[in-house]
Amino acid sequence: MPSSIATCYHVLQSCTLNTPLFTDIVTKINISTASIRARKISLSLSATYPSPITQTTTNDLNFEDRATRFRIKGLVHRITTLSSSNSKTQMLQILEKDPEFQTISDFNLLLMALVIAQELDICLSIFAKLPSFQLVPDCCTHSIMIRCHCEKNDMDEAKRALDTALGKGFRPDAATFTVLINSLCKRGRVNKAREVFEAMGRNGYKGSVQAKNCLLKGLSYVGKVDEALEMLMGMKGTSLEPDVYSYTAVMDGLCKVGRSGEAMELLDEVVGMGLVPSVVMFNTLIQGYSREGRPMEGAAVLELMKEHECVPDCVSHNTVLHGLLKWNEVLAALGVYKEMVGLGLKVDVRLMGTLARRLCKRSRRKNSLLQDAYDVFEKMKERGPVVDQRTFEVMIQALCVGKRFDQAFATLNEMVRLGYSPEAITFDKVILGLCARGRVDDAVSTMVLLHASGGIPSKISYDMLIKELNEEGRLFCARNLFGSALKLGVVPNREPRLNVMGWEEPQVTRIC
DNA sequence: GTAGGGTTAG
Repeated sequence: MPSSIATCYHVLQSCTLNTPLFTDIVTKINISTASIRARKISLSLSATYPSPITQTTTNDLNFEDRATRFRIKGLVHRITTLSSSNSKTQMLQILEKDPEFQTISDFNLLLMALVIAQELDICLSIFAKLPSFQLVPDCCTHSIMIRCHCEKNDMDEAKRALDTALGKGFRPDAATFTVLINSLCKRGRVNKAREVFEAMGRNGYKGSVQAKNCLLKGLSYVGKVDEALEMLMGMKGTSLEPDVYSYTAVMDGLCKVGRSGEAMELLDEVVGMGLVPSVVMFNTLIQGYSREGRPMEGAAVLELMKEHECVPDCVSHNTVLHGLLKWNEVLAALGVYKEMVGLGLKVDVRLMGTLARRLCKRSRRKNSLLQDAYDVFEKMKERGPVVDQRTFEVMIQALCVGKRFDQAFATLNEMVRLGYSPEAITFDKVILGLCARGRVDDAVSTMVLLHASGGIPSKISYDMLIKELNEEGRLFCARNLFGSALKLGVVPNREPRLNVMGWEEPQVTRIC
């Protein structure tokens, strides 16, 4: 009989590892792990698929163990595949055959993996089939199922599952209660969450700061910030002493209703208590000031962080940048952007787009900003096809205003090559600019480009080009252009010049 | 020696 590891290899090899489904599940597992467990564990399946999540792990599930990872991964994959064709009988056969899945512990691992992979219906059906394996759910199984119902947004069922577990004499630990309380709070059912918290006390649990923090956040979420503040103050001096999370939750609540000043006072209190404020706490304040229309004070928090030996992260900077742009503090935003680039921090591409457009607009008054705008724009392009149509157009038009027609012409071509259909006015500006510089051929090719991208050149562009061609004596070309305008339903004001004899030019020499 | 809990932006 092959060893379990060999079996797992066999199983995995029988699956197509690179199928989208497989990749999707692995990705889902990784993503939900990050969100569900506050980055404590990583289901990094890097043995076969490199994960972007690289945190160290403290999980007891021991996903570091290759065999366990493979076993669960293979099973989740196979079961998911079967589920889509409703082959539940086959699913049970798979589980029955697998010598690794015989005890309730084995199933708990599988059920938890399914919850993390968001395969909740499969989780429920396997749970329902446990008796057919002669297995009885234990305390851990019940906790996992409570979580499963929470993830499914079926809070009443989650509460029933908790009551069932308690009724059977199990004593789920505080973490299980916290999951339920948190889910209720996230859905705005704070009163129900409070009931569960109180039920903890009745059942002999001491409660937990984590659960209390969920209530603080829940109260803030439903607009009861003062109640949250009161609860926070009430925690002081009790066995559930507030921690940095508690304060952050309430500060966030205050910031969201325009009370950033009070949130800042809480920061002082935190420091006074000897707690170390976290980067999240500062980021909350930045967001508060930015919302309130006080973006410069938000930016000042970056300095405050440094005073507290807290290193601002990507969120800090992006939040400051967003606030400054929102309230049109363009120069300050540029400063923060440059600082971020210098620090190697990843700037949100949408913010880069906004910054580039704002700088373009400002460059009319202050020419030097055009280069800054172009630098931001170029940096955006390095990120891949992320530049939106509007940013392209604003950039091209600003380049025209700044008389940088080479770049305008090249960027317009690039835009069309990427499949965008720029507005006719963008072409007009480039065509007029090129004509003014005597670059008639480039102007003509810009018009051809516009036509090729499905647009109709404007009368003003035709007029300008026909005028230039007339002046250069390229009368055949002017006539062609005039003719193509008429075909498109545009009647230029300027007509192609006849030659000196009043005859039509013969088809010779230059072709447009 | 079964899993797993709370905070920030866009």
